[in-house]
Amino acid sequence: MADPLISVAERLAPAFSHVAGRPCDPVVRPSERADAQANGALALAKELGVQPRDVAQKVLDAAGDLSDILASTEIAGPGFINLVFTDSFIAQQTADAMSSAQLGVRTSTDAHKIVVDYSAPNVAKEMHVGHLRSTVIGDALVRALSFVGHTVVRENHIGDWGTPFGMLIEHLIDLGEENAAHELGVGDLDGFYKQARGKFEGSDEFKTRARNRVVMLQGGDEETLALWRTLVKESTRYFNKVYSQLDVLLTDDDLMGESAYNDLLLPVVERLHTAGLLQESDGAEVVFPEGFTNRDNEPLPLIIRKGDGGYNYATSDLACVIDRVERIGARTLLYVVGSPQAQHLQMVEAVARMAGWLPENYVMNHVAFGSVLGSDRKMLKSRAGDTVKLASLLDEAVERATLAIAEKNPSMSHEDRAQVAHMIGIGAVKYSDLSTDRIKDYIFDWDRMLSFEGNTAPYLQYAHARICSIFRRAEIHRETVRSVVPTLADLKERALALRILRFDSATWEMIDTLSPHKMCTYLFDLASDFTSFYEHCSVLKAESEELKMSRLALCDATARVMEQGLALLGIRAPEQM
RNA sequence: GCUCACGUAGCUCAGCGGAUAGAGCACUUGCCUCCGGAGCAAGGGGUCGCAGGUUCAAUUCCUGCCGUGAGCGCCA
Repeated sequence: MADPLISVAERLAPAFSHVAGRPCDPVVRPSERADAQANGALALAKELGVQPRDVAQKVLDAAGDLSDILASTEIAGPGFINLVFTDSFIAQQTADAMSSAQLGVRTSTDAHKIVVDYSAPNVAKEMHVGHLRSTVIGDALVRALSFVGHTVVRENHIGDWGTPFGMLIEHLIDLGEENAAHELGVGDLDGFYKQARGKFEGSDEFKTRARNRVVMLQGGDEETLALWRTLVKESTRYFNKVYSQLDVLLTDDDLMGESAYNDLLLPVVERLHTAGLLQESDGAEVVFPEGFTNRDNEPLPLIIRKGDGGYNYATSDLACVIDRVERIGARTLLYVVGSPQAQHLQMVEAVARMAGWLPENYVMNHVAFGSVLGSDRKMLKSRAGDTVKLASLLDEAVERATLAIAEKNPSMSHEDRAQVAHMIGIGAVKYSDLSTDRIKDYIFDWDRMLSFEGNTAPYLQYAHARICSIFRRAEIHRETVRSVVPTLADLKERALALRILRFDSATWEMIDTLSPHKMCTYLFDLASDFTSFYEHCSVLKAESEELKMSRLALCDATARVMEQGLALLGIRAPEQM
């Protein structure tokens, strides 16, 4: 138990419930006028038909002695109860939190298996900024959910099947397998795809070959499958390079491409048919979930099998649901997918529930996100007007970070600089993506994200590096101060300790709302409180050895929380920069 | 046309039904006998898109309107 607000809420809850005559939430919130405030009395007063301040007083009377954790309780304004913790309570809680590997973060009381579907690039197509958000947000959620004890299954639903593969395989044959592998291997996926597309549109002969090839692919022709595997292998090798550069958790083990569900598509149709949900409409087999209409206000179908007998993505998404629930045993399914797909996913969920594949207490959640915009507030494009290649964007981030470090810290060795530049550059890109509410579009701005001022990754990383530097200079191992219970004589020390204890709630807010930006806001506040503390409280030049160790303990705690918080976002914290 | 999301300071964004709406950047002013100034302290700047409603209390919840973006049957 770390967050003191939760501790005090638990202590006040019985008193509130006693006064209310029913279970009653004290509604404890952070306060500008105290460490916290309990707002529960106002709502309760209305219910009981009494003055709010009287209710507050009754609650305090019923609460009994709280002096072990609270230095003062004051009824203020219309009926708020302002709460101030004792210094000793905060100090002891801080020491307790720091004695655990979880840094005081509560583990889940409902740990279960969660599938997170994210990234999902297409084979033989370039990864672009659109994949950035899914990959970065998904990865952060995976890390946070794992941290609190869930079993998280990463699923990278790559686009490795469908009609485009006819033309892609024929193009592969034209080029010769080795040449094609080389071209894909060096990462020119866009070129490859565009050439294939060009031939498909420009040549009837090629188009015919491509269509025949799709039939052979779907028919399981071994030679065709071998060529297809080459395409997939070279593409995923390229994806892995990008993932490695981006520093995300995804590996080949997480690949669950569309092709993996081929054998499950027919069962989807059969089970929907058996359930009596399948209908024929304009030659296609469809399900009409309730509440969805098209532009003519007619029922909107989810197409299970097309008029030509083929399947499309709705079918494979349903197969995914079945697979994730029945084979993997997941109870929560998260889809980190752009917001334009909201309706599609709602329909998939609706059909899955109608069919009974997704029990009521199972969660299927669309973790939607907005677009990446340029400074013109339109979808981010390269100078030439093309979509921006993710790989080149990441390279540019590292280049820019390298220049920045070379300027700010010229004495750093070249090897160190390369490593640190990677952490800073990639961290900056990830943080700028994660630090605003994911549902909104966000504006991509190199100068802002790489700035060492403001709410940016470099600023947070700097705060961390600075603390590491203090310990180097002090020639004291971080571990040696970890059993120290800090003294909190100065307001800045106290504020910092209280902030450290709120890491618990920050982590849980991020998880409960699936919103990494909550963690970003917290870490920025932590960094601000730290720099303020550091400015006002001498650490190495403290008046006494005891005070120095106490302040070093606060430094260590700050650095640990900062490093762990950034780690939950998938961002590294260098020891110097 | 219908549906969904967004609209908060000049700019980029926080804001969990609660007290005088907050940061950062930019701007103004202090602090370089300073443990990394990549900083700290302070100041100016807002009819929270508009109008209703619910509530003791609305930037927050509901409805309508306006603006912006997106989606709306055989692409994924």
